[in-house]
Amino acid sequence: MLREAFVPNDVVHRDGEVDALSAVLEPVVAGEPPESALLTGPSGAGKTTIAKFVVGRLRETALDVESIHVNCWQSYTRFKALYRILEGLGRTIDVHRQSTPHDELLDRLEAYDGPPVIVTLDEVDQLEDGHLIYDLYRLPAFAVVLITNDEEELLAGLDERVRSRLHTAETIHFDRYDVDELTDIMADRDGADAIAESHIEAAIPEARREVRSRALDSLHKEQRQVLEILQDSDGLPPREIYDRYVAAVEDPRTKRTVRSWLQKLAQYNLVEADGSGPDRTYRVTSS
DNA sequence: CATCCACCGGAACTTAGGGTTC
DNA sequence: GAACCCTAAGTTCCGGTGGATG
Repeated sequence: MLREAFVPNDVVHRDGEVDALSAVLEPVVAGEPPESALLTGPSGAGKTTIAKFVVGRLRETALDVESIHVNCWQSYTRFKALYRILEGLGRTIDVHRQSTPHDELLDRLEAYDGPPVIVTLDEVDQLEDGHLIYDLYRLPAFAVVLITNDEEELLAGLDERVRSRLHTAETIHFDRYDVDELTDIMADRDGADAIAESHIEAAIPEARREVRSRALDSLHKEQRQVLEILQDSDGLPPREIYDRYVAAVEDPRTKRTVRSWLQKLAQYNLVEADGSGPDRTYRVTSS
């Protein structure tokens, strides 16, 4: 995944996607019912940049539009995401952290009577609870832009009502930039004549490390111990992992819990599982 | 082919904790 | 301060899966 900083301000080689998204959002400005868009494609393909670019451009031409960008990787519960939206609208003054019921937050959104709002849910597949999407769909003042790199997973996690609404949304697919395009972009951005391919490739490991350390920060002590157990060997079956974990700590959690941790580690790309059924093994992700 | 076993992961529940409301 | 609302993490229970074994 390329760092945010490597993504150009100017949007190169993405005319088709820009136009498609603009077409979906423009009716909102004219006071017509909002349509929604779903942006899909691998990370690093520029989905987030395009969304920000199009929304930003829209706000320049039509003054009376609000916009909110929610990173669902950070705001992964319904509550946190709702809170984030209200925050963006400046409506959180007396909403207190973590203790206000969902309904209260929703009431506030329903009561909103300002200019139309474009809500972008970035990395929406990270959302635990698809309800939020439904909530937003019901509210006429809000246009929704969903961004995901895993459409399958997103759809699987949603209930039928949301899914059918999603089918009517405009889907815009992004492909990964190829090296020529990236070289072009880098040249454009730095004003340099040519940027060697190796410069771009050199940026990738750094970006990976950053993502990795962000993931590590979110682990607690015992989860890190499980990771260490895996680091000390190459490939262990679950049974062995658990035994070593039990031996290593004072007051061990249950197997099921450790299984959840492994799942979490896998989700963060820190470990990988090989094989299936009884002879599955886990190991630390290489590189 | 039937059965067994370890593993997988969903669901419902418990517990602890932070906060509000009356 | 008691009753309440929420979240987060962990536990218990359990049906499903798939390779191994007889």
